Amino acid sequence: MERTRTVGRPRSFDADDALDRALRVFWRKGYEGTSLPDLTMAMRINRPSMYAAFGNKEDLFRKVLDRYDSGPAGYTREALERPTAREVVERLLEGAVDLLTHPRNPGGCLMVQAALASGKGGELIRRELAGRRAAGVAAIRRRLRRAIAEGDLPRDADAGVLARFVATAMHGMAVQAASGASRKELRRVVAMFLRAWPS
Amino acid sequence: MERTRTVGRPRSFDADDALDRALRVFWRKGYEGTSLPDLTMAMRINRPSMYAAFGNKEDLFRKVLDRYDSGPAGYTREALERPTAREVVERLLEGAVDLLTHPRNPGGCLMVQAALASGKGGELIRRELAGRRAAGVAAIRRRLRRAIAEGDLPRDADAGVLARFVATAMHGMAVQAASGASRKELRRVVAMFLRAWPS
DNA sequence: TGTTTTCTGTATCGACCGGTACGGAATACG
DNA sequence: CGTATTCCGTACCGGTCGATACAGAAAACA
Repeated sequence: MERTRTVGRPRSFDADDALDRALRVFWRKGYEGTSLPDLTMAMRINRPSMYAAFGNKEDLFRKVLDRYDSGPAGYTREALERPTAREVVERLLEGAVDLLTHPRNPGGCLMVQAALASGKGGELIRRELAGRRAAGVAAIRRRLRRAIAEGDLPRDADAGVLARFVATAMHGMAVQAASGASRKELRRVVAMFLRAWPS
Repeated sequence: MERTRTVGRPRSFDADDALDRALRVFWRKGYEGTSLPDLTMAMRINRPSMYAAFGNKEDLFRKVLDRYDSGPAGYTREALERPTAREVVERLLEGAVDLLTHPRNPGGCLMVQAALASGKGGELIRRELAGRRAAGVAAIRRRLRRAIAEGDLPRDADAGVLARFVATAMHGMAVQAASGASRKELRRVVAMFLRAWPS
């Protein structure tokens, strides 16, 4: 999409690398909680370079969200491709536990950490995140509808309720992880959720 | 505790009323997302009056938290006094649904909305909220330990895991409510959670 | 080498943040 | 009435926010 520039002074940093560093900061401190100095220090570039390369703070955060989707949170895509609904849910929940508590991750979920509430400055981002969470619920719902059609879930199962149930479990665990719950604890909580699953 | 002042100009506003108004704002916009003008406008007092009556923004927020505990979130105390563990959990979850989705409430949970992540300004408040959430889990755990001792839950049940499970459900629903889930949807999600309950 | 183009770094912008100094207004005491 | 005490309201503080102007450095072209 973006034509490689050959003329002019080349940039002295790797944009993907800087984006990854920005991801870590936003993940840890949230959107509004991350200041420009926080970002430029972590990305190891100075302010005008960031603006030239990524637009502004909001644009940067959207790019970070995309990177989060295809990177750390990429397990959801793989989970939704499992053959049975039970396996889909298992992989979603277990993948969430892994993401939320992996030692080399900041802990918790970017989409939850970043912004539930906000002042006027973060209102747009708040909506963006709420929209993306809703899109996640919708993706699970579509997958469960297929499961019902395939006889993999009871014919009278409600895909909407089940999807909301899974999302509630995932987001609830995100909050627990932010409050210090361990991986072992969350795994046992996942096992409890699965007791309610109509497989 | 606080001796009634008789001498001097009397204050021209009701402190409890102002506190309630502050609660609504923090509940809607979070701690860092709420600015001093937001507060003073909602409370219908000006800045120095707020500082004189409540200390500072952080003190005010702690007073708001106490008011939230004894007001909107007071259902938890009542729920924990129910005779059986099943009823305790039912009341906790159903009370959460009611709190989270009641039309005259801002939607969602103050403790979740206010601060999961934060910059350096809100770090203290972030810890305060995480601590209060942990205290909530501990309260549920104590109640479930009693239920095990009373034979009301299986002898081999793990009060810690069960308490974490309930808290995860409640906080997960708080996130769903912030994302626009309806009361009807959440009620059906609660029913699913209860299917996993070893009553 | 000279020109053009792009990136880097400093220094700074106006806006808003939480918090407060200070003078006037309103009440209780004497 | 005079005085002491407390509250109200304006106007302001230093600090930080996100964002940028501008000049110099580093590369590709001619």
